[in-house]
Amino acid sequence: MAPPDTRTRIVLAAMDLFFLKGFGSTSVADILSRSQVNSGSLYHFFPGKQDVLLAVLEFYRDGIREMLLDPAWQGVDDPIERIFALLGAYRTMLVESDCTYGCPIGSLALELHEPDPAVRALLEANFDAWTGAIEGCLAAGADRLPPDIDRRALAEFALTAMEGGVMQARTARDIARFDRTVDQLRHHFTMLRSGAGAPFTAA
Amino acid sequence: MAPPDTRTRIVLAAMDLFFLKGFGSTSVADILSRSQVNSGSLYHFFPGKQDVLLAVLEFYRDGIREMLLDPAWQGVDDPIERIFALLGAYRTMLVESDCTYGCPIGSLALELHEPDPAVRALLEANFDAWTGAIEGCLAAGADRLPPDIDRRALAEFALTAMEGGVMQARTARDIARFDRTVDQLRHHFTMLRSGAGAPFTAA
DNA sequence: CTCGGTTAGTTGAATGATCAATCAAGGCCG
DNA sequence: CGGCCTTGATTGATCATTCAACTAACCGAG
Repeated sequence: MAPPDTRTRIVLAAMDLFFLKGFGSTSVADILSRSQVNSGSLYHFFPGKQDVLLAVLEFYRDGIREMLLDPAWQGVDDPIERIFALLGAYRTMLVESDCTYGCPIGSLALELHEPDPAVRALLEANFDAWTGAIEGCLAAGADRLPPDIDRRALAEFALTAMEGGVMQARTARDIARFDRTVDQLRHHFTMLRSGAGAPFTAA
Repeated sequence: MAPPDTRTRIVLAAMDLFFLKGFGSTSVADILSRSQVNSGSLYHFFPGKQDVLLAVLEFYRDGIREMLLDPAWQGVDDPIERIFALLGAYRTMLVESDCTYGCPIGSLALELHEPDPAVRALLEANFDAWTGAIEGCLAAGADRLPPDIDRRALAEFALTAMEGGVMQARTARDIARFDRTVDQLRHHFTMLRSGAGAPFTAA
């Protein structure tokens, strides 16, 4: 295994730092010392700090399967259970960090109030990759769900539940807030499956 | 009406700025120029920038009724509809800001990765005031919900839906993401009311 | 009423830290 | 030689915070 090249080292270091401390609280000097690179080299590959963020968001979007989905879905074949296995992966991250580290994309999305269009587009692309994966699960498990279900809306709702649950667990430093959110989402699925209420239609 | 005193001017200006641009992106100089106050005066009332944030969070928590609930609930008496009227207020804020301005507390909660304990406690207190209000609605409308419902968990789930919907709408610059989340939550309530699925119990 | 003193609040230039970004010089490898 | 990459001190901007001097209001003593 060849050692990673300079550009990759920068991206990996910056990913760790941006995800852990956020964009604004990470200085270029932080990235330099963690990646063992000099400032001149960084600015040789990237016009500026923001372009490092773009590279990190591209890297994460392209690696979502290997970095997030595959580990979370190891040994889980049922497509609906995979949705909750993915939420379980976020639960693990919360617990292992004392409810400090949640969803890095969500944190960045709310930290950057007026993001550059390119940054915003990549944040959206990361969310879309996530909901796309969930939508795939819903499609694979369609036989156990009402046929008229809006898969896109339900996948987005799973993202909503994850992000909202992470936010509350982090703020309260209490994993129970995340667990209660997931329980509610599970109940949502249970009720959907039993075909309760009118068939869902967008307003 | 007496003009607001210096301390209040600072808190009001800082609230606007923290809610609009975040804590990190707001400089003390920003607060000074918006409040028309000199740095010496600010530091006469507050030991530092973070203490201004504490004052803002206290002010907002104490004023949630006047600033948020009362306007949102004008003309809405049904307790369950009040929940969705509150979500409607966030929708209005999103639309009026081109999906830029969402929930200020949520933004701050995710921006501050390692908040001072006092700051974290006040963020939590703001969330608790919010969910407490929703819980009150659920209690007032208890006759139209299954009796064994976990009101706390359901109120937290409403917060989850709001925060997750705001996050996605902001990131995608598309109000439809918020609307779909609210639709899902409404459907959640519909299904609950019809008593579908096993009675909910926490895991 | 008035003088002296005390306190609360104000002023804004100065300070030092931190930060992103620059660049001239040099090394490596074809 | 020449293009690609690296070095790291330097720059200038921005930032939170400090401080010494100033004003205004009040209060009690004479």
